[in-house]
Amino acid sequence: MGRWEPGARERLQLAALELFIEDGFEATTVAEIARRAELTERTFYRHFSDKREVIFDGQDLLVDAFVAGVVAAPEDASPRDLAEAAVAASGSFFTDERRPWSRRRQAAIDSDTGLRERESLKMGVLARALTAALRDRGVGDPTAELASDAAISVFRVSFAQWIAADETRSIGDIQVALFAAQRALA
Amino acid sequence: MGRWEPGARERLQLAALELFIEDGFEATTVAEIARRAELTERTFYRHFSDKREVIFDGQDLLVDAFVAGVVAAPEDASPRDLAEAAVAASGSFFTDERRPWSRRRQAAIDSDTGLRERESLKMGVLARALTAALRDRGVGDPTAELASDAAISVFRVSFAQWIAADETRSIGDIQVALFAAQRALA
DNA sequence: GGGATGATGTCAGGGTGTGACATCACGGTA
DNA sequence: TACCGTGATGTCACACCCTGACATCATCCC
Repeated sequence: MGRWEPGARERLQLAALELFIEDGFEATTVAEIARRAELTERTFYRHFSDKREVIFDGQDLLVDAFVAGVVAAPEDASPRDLAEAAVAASGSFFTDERRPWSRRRQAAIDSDTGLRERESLKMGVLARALTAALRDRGVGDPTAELASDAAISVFRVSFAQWIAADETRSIGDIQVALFAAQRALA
Repeated sequence: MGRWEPGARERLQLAALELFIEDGFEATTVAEIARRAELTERTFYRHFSDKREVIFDGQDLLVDAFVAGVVAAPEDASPRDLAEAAVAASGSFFTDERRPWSRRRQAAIDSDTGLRERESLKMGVLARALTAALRDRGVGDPTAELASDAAISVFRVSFAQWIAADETRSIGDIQVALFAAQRALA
């Protein structure tokens, strides 16, 4: 693997996750990640804006899936229907094959405050993107904000449950149950 | 004001907020904050764990208020009642006298991604503290998580509305309206 | 007066992230 | 075959963030 070997970005991501799990996020330096990927520290920062970001790639795809779910929802969908459609549309990301990888990645995130902080920000970005999509479908304020927060809540809890050690259900099944529990709250 | 002048912590907070508004968060160095407060950079880090934290002080008080609201709720309160009680209990923090200060502070936060990121983390910490309080009151999972997320959602939106330019209602009044809108969602 | 205590100052240093410039591989073109 | 962009990567310098170690200073108490 030399200077122009393809897949530099993926090599950096893999090296970073491995090192974060082996040594911890803080104990890992960007120079070490780059060395394992046979690149330099400067190149790392050309692919990722900072050390945390290397583990949060593909967030845009998730946002797009949420928004697409809203766009594809039927004409007469209520705000809650739209929010549920957004979450449901993201289900295809979380296949059984990805579950082990998601568990490893989440373990790394959970072990460091800085990574949890970035994760919180990403959830917030996702929530506000969903709010914007609901507004585009004519949902007014504050309903758009409350409905999108409710959707993100279900998404967050469903993901946590999906990667739990003894969980075998699909994320879609988990989400259905959670939406029902959420409606029962009111 | 010399070396042992009292109020070092408060001087640092005030200097930081002023500089963040004047020059922006990124363009402000910790050394500048310390110099304006007539202290050194090292002392800054003895009071605040990092540069972002200086603007997020008193979070513990908010968490305590939320938890106290849950503890003080009547015996037969539903999960939703408990969540609403938690939010309502925090209302005393947001008096009319504090509103201008809250507006300035929020303007600084909104102008920087790093500060918004920390704010997201703080909301998450608040949410999980509330979840723990609900569990202590016998609320099971996933209801405890969903109910606390719903409460945080109302809290977040109510605060944003409370500091809006043309808003004159108390935050408690805003929260009552939002909880009603939230119940109507289901 | 003197010691204990706690806050602050001083100094050194590793890690983060960025700008500026050089270098290298590859594809197109004459 | 030789040349020339174009883009990715490497090299270097540097400001800033944050921390450990040790020194200094003000205050309280005996």
